[in-house]
Amino acid sequence: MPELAPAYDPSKVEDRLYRQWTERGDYQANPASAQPAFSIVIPPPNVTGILTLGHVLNNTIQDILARRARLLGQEVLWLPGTDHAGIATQTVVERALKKEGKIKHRDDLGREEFLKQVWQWKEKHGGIIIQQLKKLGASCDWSRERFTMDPAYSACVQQVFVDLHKKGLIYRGRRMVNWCPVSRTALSDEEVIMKEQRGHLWHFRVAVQGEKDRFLTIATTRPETIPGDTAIAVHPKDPRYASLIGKFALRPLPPEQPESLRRIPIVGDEHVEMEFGTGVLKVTPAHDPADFAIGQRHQLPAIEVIDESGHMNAAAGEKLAGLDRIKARATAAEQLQELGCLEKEEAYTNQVGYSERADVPVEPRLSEQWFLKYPSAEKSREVIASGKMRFFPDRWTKVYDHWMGNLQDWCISRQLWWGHRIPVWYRAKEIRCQVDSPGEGWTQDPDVLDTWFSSWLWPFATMGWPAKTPELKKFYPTTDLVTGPDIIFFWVARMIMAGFEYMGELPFRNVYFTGLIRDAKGRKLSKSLGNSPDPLDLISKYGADGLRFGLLRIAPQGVDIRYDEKQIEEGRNFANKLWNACRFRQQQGPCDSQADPTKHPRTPFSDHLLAELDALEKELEKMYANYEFSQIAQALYGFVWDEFCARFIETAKASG
RNA sequence: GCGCGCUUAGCUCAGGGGUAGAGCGGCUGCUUUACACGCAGUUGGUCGGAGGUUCAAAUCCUUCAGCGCGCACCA
Repeated sequence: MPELAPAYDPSKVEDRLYRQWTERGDYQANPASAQPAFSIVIPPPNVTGILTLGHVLNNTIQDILARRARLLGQEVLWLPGTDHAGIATQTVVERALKKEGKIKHRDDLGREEFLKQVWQWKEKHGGIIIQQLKKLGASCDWSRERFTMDPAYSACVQQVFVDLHKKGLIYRGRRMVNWCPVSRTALSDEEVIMKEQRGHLWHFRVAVQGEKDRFLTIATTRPETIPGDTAIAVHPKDPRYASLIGKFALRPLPPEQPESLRRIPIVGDEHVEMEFGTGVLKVTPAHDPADFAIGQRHQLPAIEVIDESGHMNAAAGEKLAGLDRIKARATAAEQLQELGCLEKEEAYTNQVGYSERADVPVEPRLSEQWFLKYPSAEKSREVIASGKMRFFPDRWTKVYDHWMGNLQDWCISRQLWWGHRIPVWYRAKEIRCQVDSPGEGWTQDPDVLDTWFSSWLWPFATMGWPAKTPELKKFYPTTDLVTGPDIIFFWVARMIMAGFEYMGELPFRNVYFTGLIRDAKGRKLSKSLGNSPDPLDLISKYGADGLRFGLLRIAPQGVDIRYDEKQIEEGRNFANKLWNACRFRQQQGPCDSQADPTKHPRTPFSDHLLAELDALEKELEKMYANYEFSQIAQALYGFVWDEFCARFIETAKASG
């Protein structure tokens, strides 16, 4: 055996060993094994994504769990795969095509041609993240890699839709939804991110009809929606205004409209806060969820004034028509000024919903969509509340419970092309919900399903469901799930419900939530900020072990992580320390691997070391049970560095 | 507004009733025959503020403040 180099060079070791392990089939799961099962399904990364430090953390933890289970003699399945990530992927491809000047909008290509482009993109970029996971050393069973758009997986998705429709849990309805004017699709409530927005509160006056010199002053942040107002609401018990309920007022915009069209009723509704603003609310049922509800309570008409691209339409009046809604806001305020009914304009900060992907304000919009009433919700809530399934850290149970206690129907249809097509067919007035076309003359619903409507089936759809496969029998329910708390509603909660509904059992026993990785200043890592280091660069600089160990050591349970490259350097140093401990041993002459350790001559030093090792093992076992990964890393670091190297080896040297 | 989390050495974080800890950094030495990705030393903190419980509080309770996050139909 050649003498080891003085410094550890991971590049000479990692690829070779990984190839050896995979070629030997070390990570292949055997459903026929008699060993107890241990299984994890990977949170599938976006198929066109690239590896981030978040993935590194997440997958390193899964790798630790999987490798430890193998050491304990369990039959391990770590099932990998990717997610088609509907809106994210479609947005990326659309943007790229626009940049190349090929299209202005996806309509320029048409559905079929556009999808061809997305598949091409997927072929080109689809394998990257899988290769990167291998580079990281992930011990997945690659022979079972899945993709949410695989034919078999797609069939599961469609079947589940048809089934839930049959059960009456999926229905179509014309409702107020979150609309993204850039992607031009409906979104679920979870895809809307509330952001603080600095804007204005405009106070304007409207005349009450039949009451001489009686005016109402209304405060609004959205004057551009005035043409869509169909009522004015006050609190029924408000002494200032209650007497006006039932009378009418004149909506100021659009001014060119005859008064008869601008006449809107004053209604009494308890939703109005007397203390806020002037205590008078304008009601725009077509463009605000709360106003929509008021509209329903008072049978108000809804006038749409904003179109699907976020521009004002003809109903908004000649001055506003065609303007972007944001521009129209200022213009509408000017109009009020010109009409002499603007009383004041004050700076105002409020919370506005933004589209997660396109990062623009969401437009509440009335449209026809498919909705799902969540199945198995009670059981799913109970399983966490009772502690039968556990979250680590435990505090997420409260967050989960709160969400589960306030479930809103899930808007699952998307006006996109990349995804699973809704299995509903139309012919004239007939509608049918089934997987295959009923035949001649039927056209399929053009919409696709929310990406999460496919990923919520992940734990069993990847194992061959609906067939009763040996994989499902052996490895379902899975043991652990490792994911970020940011997708607790998107994914975790929904998987639990789907698991109960279709497998009659929970999908996993424990969920470990990682922290979010931030930069040294505490900001989220993001491409646009340029503070997101490329893990592949770090691997070539410090080695995969250095990266993994360094990151793990600063990743305490449930707390956000402040990333610092220095820590990765320490990870590398630790790998080097181990290397050199071996190098030292090697230099002491040959080592008999068959030797009986109980017959080896002992010294006070070796006894001490063995006692420490014993204590370490007990400690580690406890820490594994509690998923305390950073403390595990810390304990190993301390033992190797201080006990083994600094004390044991040094005393060994001294005693010759 | 409601809820959750965080605040401990210059930095990143452990600890969770009984003498304040680690790594990094700083400083001082080391071409010591495993490792300078190293070794030997050393510096450094009224544990966010204020009250309380206790023989004893960084730790438990109350309260305040700052930061972060989640939820929420105050325009």
